[in-house]
Amino acid sequence: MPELPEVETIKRELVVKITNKKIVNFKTTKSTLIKEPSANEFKKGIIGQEVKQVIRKAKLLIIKLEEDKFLVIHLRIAGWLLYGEEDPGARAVFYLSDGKVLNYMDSRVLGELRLCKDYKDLNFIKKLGPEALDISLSKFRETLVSKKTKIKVLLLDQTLISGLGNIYVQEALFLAKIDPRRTANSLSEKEIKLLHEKIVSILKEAIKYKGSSVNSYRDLGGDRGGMEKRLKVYGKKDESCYFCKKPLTKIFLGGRGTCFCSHCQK
DNA sequence: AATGGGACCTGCGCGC
DNA sequence: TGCGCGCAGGTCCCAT
Repeated sequence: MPELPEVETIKRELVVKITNKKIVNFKTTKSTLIKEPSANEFKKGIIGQEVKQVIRKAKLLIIKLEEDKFLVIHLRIAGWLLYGEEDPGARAVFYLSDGKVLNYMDSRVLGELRLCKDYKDLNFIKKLGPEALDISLSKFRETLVSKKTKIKVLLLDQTLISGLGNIYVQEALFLAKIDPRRTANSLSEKEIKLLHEKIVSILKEAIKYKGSSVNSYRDLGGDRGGMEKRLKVYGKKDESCYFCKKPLTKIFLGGRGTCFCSHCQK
């Protein structure tokens, strides 16, 4: 999905567009998107509520309503939000008090909508590890040091470090010149420090460029992100390496496609 | 503890 | 042109 930078982009735009607006109506064509409570209760629970705050936690969007109720949106792989007019392709539509609409778009319908009392009690959120954007070097080191898991797979584990997904993990490992197949505990102190730096810098860069629109992702206005043009390995099998110009390799790790340079990444 | 597979869904691009 | 297949930004669950 939308990884941390894409969700952060949406969050920043949502703050401007929907804060202090009221949800006046709601409909969905795919009620299975609503995970809790029931679809009916969900609708009843959000109608008439004013948006007090918009929060991002890892890859989740959290909309604080009145009475400390929270609308939690997990975009998963293909979800995105489109603000403005009602869109015929929307899986769900939030009608706002200013006459505008927030469309929930999701071609694969794998996303999740929830209404809950305190988002911090959600199981998935309780289990999240520190955010990739602000994990300290010492915590990062501690996370890697005793693990025999492949570094790429470890970085995707949201309970250890949250916010990274399959795009930015590959990019960070490439920039740090670390082979994604290495076990986490094989990294030297120097490599740990470099990887930590590259994770932070790639995420910041991606936020600056409003995320990567590799496939379905768009920002709130329906525009593509600018980051996909800056990606150096994701989806670039057989293209030439940014550093050494030799062709990039694709393998599968943890069931996910993984592109890297077998010459530069040691 | 770590790894692999399948499940959840739809849509796209590719090769034949 | 049409069709079948593999693959896709995430996460959970089960088996070994």
